[in-house]
Amino acid sequence: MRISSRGEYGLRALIDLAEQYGRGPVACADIAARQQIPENYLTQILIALRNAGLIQSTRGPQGGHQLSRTPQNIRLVECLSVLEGPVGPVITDRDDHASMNVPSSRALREVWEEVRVATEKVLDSRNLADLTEVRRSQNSKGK
Amino acid sequence: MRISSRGEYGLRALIDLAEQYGRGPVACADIAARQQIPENYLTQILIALRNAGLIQSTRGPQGGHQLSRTPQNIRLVECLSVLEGPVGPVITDRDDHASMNVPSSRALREVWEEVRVATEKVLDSRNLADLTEVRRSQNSKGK
DNA sequence: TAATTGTCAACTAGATTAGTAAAGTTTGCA
DNA sequence: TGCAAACTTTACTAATCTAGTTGACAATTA
Repeated sequence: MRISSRGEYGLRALIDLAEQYGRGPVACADIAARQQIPENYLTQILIALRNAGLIQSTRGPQGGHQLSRTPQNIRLVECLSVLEGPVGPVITDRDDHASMNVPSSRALREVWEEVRVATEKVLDSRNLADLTEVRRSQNSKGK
Repeated sequence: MRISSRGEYGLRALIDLAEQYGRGPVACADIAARQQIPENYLTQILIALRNAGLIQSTRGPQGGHQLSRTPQNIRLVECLSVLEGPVGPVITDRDDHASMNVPSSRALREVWEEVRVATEKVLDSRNLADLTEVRRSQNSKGK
């Protein structure tokens, strides 16, 4: 498995917005600077996040981006689905129909499905608030 | 996550060898025909499996490939590591040093690690024998 | 209207994927 | 010995994906 820079950058941006949550729109350039993301590239990632409804964007001076929901209500599994496509193993078989007749292929599908479920479980148990600096320093204090 | 055809083909080949286990070397062409894999492509995959020590190859007439260990002793996690590189999320960050200073990036690493552990657990609990037709039909009979 | 900010579409270099192809090596057998 | 079966190795390719960059445009506010 491999996390693309798009996934990593997108999540960092969302975490940034979670940390700024409630303070109005945050400019793309600000996020890019704080999170060390190429600004023009981040632009495109934010558009995807907006199209998926995870964030809302406002134009013009003092414009920017903000989370559509509270950080607690945005789970990582949803973010990653938007940024990298469906979570879990995806078989890229252009001859799907034919390989269904191969027994080993059917057996493998069950394994991929198990992996998918396990992965999804982890990503479904974490939300954006869990990853913010505030929340995390509270947790470490609690230890 | 995405399973490349190399991973899928390689595992199908290994399952095939598990089903033929104990009957001597199996020719690449035979595996390819049974498992619906492009023969020339499979050639390369088998070499990788041999270099990793999972199979043994013998040349000449009546030559072919066979598992180095019993199917029960070969876990999927090992096969997939050989075929697709390390299991679990891999961050492809060419600026690793810099991003370590970004708090969100550090937080994400912990999540990726959790996913890796969960994935590995599933793949470590399955071996090649579990995926053979014989074993599987026994299981379904058992229900 | 000018400045600020997001939106959209097009383009690119480089890497990866999924093969194909060709030449060479080893071995068993007649 | 010589042929054929089989694996080995290297090189090549087309198509796709990744990680951006660039530039024109739209909307908003002061």
